[in-house]
Amino acid sequence: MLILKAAKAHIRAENERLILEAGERIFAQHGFRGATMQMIADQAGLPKANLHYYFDSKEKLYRCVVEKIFEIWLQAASSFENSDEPKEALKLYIYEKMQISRRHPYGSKVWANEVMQGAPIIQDFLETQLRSWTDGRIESIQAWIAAGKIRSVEPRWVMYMIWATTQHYADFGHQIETLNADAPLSEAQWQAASETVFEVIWNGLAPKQSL
Amino acid sequence: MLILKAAKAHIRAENERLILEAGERIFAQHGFRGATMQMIADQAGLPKANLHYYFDSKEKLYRCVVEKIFEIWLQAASSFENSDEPKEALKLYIYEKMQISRRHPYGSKVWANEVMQGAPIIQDFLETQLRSWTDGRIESIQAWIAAGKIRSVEPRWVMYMIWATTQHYADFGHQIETLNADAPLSEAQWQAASETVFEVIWNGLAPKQSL
DNA sequence: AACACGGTTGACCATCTAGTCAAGATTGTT
DNA sequence: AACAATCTTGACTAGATGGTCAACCGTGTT
Repeated sequence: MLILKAAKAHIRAENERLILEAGERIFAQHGFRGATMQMIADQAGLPKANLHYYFDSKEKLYRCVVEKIFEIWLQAASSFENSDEPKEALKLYIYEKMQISRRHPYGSKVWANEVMQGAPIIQDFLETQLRSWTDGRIESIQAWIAAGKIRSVEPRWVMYMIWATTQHYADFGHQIETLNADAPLSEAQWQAASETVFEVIWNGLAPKQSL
Repeated sequence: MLILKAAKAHIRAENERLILEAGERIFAQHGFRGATMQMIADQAGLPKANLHYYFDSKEKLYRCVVEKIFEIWLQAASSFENSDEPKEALKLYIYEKMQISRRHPYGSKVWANEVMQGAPIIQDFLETQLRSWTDGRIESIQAWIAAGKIRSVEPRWVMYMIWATTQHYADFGHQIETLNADAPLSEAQWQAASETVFEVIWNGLAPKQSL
């Protein structure tokens, strides 16, 4: 009976969550090819055959992981729109992206990996959603420039600066940790890093007289 | 005779160069596990067995590739010391790193990959050379702060900003290209991006009165 | 209790790949 | 020309890995 499907839906939901989480971790640490279904299975605490029951293939599982990550990325993007004032909008966005680097380091790495390899799986995302989102943000920045609220800069390079600086704390987290006497950044260090990133970028963009 | 070894040294040199170059490209595009010796062999235009003649194993070849990249990285680092004035030193360093991102995109990606996976192969480099180089640079920046030449900021976060923003143009080159209507950045765009990166960071760091 | 449906799993297979090897080709020297 | 050291390469092997499958388990419904 079809009622049964609903009755066991929570099992499916829970296992898919476990597998996606394990996948994110393993794909981040080993890349697509480096990750094996066995590793992901072990990480999830399930037998390998079970993974293939929920996700047809390694590639489909990978795609699901990447899509989930892109969702989070886009969500952060909305904080860009929460203010008309550039200082406030940039502050929200930068802090939000730093937060994501801290909370989802694996996701960020999977994304970086995918893009570095030429986005074989999610090229369509780049060409549709990312492109249109970026175009919108570029317009915002241009409006700020027109209104004299920030210096005249090519908006693209500013976007890339923000992405690069914030995501660096996830993607190169291991290097940062090594240079931090092998210790993870403390709460205070995360706070200070976020503030510095924002301050430098904001001071770099603010019109001269507004200082 | 041992003289023969020297006599044929140019063959060895040339083939090792071919293989290292091919390896850099393939490792960048596919990651360590994703790259196969066959791919690298094809890229180099040599039979696979020949690769094992010059490099014992895939891992040794990989290590050579990564070490070569680190050399280039360290070379750029020296431009940091070519001036006592922060504005000049930072400008040289940032332009140099942007140049590297443009000329050696594959190398940068291999490095990023390696670090993202926890630096399994070159952890010792991070702990020795990179750490000591960074400590030296941090002292320079602190001296600038003490002299009132730049704002008071934690030097680490500034270093990471520079690394992140410049390397982003190599590591995320595919994304940047996609957002550039699928076209590689033009000469003018590289110039503009370099200038913007430098200008924003410099204005972000410069003491208020110096504007 | 019997059933039906989704979920679980160990054993298995086809394929891919790093690495080996031994025979042969090149090359510089005498 | 004869040689020795180096370089070249097709064929092979052992092991790993994505994916399959058929038998089995658990649970809610009748």
